[in-house]
Amino acid sequence: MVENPDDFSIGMVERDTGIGRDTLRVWERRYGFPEPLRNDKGERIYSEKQVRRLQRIRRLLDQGLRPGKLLALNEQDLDNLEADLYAEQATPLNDSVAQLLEAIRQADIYRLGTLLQQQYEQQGMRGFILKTVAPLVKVTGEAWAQGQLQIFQEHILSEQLRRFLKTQIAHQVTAKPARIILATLPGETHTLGLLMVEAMLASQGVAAINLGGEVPMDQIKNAVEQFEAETLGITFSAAYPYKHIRPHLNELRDLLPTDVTIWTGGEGVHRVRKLPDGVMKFKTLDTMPL
Amino acid sequence: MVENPDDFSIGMVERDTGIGRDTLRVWERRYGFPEPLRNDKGERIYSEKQVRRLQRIRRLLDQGLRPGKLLALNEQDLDNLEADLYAEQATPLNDSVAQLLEAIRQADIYRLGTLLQQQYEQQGMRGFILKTVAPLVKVTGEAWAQGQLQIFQEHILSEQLRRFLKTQIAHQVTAKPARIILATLPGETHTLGLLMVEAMLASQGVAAINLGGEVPMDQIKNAVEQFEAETLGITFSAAYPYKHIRPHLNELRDLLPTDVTIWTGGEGVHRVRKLPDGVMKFKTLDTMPL
DNA sequence: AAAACTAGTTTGTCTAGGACAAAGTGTGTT
DNA sequence: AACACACTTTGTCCTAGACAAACTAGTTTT
Repeated sequence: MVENPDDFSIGMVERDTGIGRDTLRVWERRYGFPEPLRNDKGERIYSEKQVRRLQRIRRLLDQGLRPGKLLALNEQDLDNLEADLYAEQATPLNDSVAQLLEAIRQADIYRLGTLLQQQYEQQGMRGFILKTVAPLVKVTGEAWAQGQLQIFQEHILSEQLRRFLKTQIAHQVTAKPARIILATLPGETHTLGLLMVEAMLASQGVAAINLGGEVPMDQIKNAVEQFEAETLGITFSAAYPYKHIRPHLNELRDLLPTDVTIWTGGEGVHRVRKLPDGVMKFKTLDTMPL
Repeated sequence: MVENPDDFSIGMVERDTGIGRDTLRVWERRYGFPEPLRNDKGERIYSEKQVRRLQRIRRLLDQGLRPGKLLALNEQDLDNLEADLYAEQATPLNDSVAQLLEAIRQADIYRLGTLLQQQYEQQGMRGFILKTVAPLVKVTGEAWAQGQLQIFQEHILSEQLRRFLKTQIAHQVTAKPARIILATLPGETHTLGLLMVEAMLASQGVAAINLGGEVPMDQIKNAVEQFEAETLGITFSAAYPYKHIRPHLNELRDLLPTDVTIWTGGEGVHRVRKLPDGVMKFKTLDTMPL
């Protein structure tokens, strides 16, 4: 079926990199990269190497760098740039997080589970989330961005954390009915942040309604109405297109009644300067109003 | 920011319907629908009504119907067609499933949890999955396709089931190390199927590695290698683009060594006639080889 | 020194109509 | 039923130009 697994059509590149077709074509015109081969039909054929470089570029773009600068660079320059960038923002890791990271690297699921259990028993839910889960998620995100971790390894961590936290949440007894709704917007698949918030709340006896990832805005609106929610929590990971955050929050704020409080959190919102009126940002989980 | 919430650009329509820009333009040229207004820049402005109709069309396309036929129909014809189609394939529901569905309709999370717990205690894991979870997922999928259920209500069911099953899986003791990997392909976000398989296996004392949703093929390959997996399980929901299933399975089969067995399941694969050599299909969960 | 305004630049998304192969349909033959 | 054939339908890709929203840099005001 597929003649050469190294060959990518423009549509496949769009899927794999998240960069639109039109953008790929206009980059080629303006910056001379990527300049793919053509098949006999005249269609662009991207190599695996080009796709990998585009994925790197995409990650750097999401960090706030600009295309005009980035696309002029050669492979060597990119290496240096990445090295500088990651050295600068590297998170210092304590022993237990380092051990967990190592377990993920080796894809040792059993050890991963054991370590999580240990930390949880030592630290309790609040400490566990703040001192273990949040740093771990951050560190693995950085490791992935540097290509040190494969996507499937991140998937494995997600699944393990999900299983673990869901189980603990289910054991908590919540007194009041839920008036807090949690969700991410379409395009944001990273739902561990939601889970951390849910777990934090649960440990304080507060129930939340976790709608999960990629919930369209009109559906969020419907849910807020149906549950008569007081608060809506939205998270943005570092991978979420930085420029879209503010307009999306604007749209959401316009859609909902003013007496519904909107909370936002996650690595993504850190970089956003000014949020719409009536949208709260909390920088870290431990400053969360409870 | 957004001048009129009823207005959609072609890019937004692509996002909301999953129908590509080029396809939307070529449909307009060929079939005369959708024929959006234009702004002063000459750009297409779709109405909310058009978007809703496109979403319906998309659902019918995923059922195997063809564009040339579908796009010639007016709203009335579409209604009739949908009515016929859904009457034909309606799943009969027993009492407990009907009760659960009602709880979802009312978004009564507490009742939902209680009912699930009851069924689980009565039926055990295997019976619970086969007689309660699977029919419930199918029925809610149908109700959603007919517009009787909102997306956020489906999200709530997912989250509840996820919490419930994860908790139960965690309690099962698995003897052997995992040699089965579960995942869905990019574009398939419906991961309840994976969870059901994982739970079924766990109840038999077999551990599985659940990579979760939307795992790129190269990552699946890496995971199979790292874990020395014997078996790979991939699920396709009814919402997965029908025509892409076979080519994607072909690609996957080519990518993996022949001694790795590929299992597929889910509503989506039912409709596929012939699968590639070396790819197993199991129609229902209870015929799963254990 | 921080905030606000202005002019200039960068950047992604959208337009048109044509082209073509892969997938689907239907008919006749083994 | 299964296969081979011709015919039709359908999604994806092409080019080159246009423009507004977002960003940058320089200047002025608070």
